Amino acid sequence: MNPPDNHPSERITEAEHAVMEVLWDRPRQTAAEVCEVVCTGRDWSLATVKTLLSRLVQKGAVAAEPDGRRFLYSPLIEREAYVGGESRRLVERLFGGSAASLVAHLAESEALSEEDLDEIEALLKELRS
Amino acid sequence: MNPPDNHPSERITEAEHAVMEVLWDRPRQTAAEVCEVVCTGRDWSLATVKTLLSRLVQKGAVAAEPDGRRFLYSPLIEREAYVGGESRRLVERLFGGSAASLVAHLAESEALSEEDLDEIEALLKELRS
DNA sequence: GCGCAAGGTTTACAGCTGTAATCGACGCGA
DNA sequence: TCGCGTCGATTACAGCTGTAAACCTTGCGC
Repeated sequence: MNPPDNHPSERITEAEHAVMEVLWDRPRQTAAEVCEVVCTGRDWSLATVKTLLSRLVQKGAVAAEPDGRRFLYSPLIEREAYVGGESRRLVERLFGGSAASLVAHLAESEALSEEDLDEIEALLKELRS
Repeated sequence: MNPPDNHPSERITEAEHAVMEVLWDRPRQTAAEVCEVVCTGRDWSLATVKTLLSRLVQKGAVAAEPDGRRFLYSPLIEREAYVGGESRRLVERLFGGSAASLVAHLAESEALSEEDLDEIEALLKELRS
């Protein structure tokens, strides 16, 4: 009935997001594989990763495809959508919805390097085809 | 000893941020005044605003200047700093630290209107003095 | 066949957040 | 002077988050 649970439904938390990144990078990984990537540097245990994966499955952000007695996990929502959503939230909250204000702020606060500026300029030119 | 508790120390939450906006807009307001602004639309009670103000004072983000038997609240951290911090966090988390990537994303996802693009272009020109 | 390793599921639990209600002091008007 | 409204401070409490440990099942190696 519902188109594949389209609504990004529940918010993905920061910890969960770390897991998502691993799955976006390569889908169909086991919990252990995800842990290998995400647990190094960050000081997490496999148990933690399992919890996060479960929660993500629950909230419909990740699919668990049975593979023998374990699961292969894959993202169900696209990174684009997540990133877009988060960005929009920020722009909404801090810049009254004006993305240009964000850019202006980044520029003025020197968060943008010369190269960034070059890059953006090139981008603009391109967008204006 | 410490320069006026410079470190943005503790994170400001979303609810607290709403209060900060009111104080940034006009400092030296009473709890009731803040509530008047922030409680309309959002369905908060004065009690809630008081709690948020207390927490902000605790975490050094807001000053409470005694005025008779009440306080006038003023922001201690600048909006610039907060906005900058939040923006940086986002860019870090979602765009590997590249602000240009953010802009690229906004552009491609059509979050930027023609006028936005114009605005940004003008900005760039200006920055390049 | 049996025990261990590996998987997932359930339970745990402290700290943070949102959202208040309650409490105790105090000044003001009747 | 007495009570009431107003203030900040204290306490509350449920839901969310981060971070696991404990538990239960099952396939695999010996």
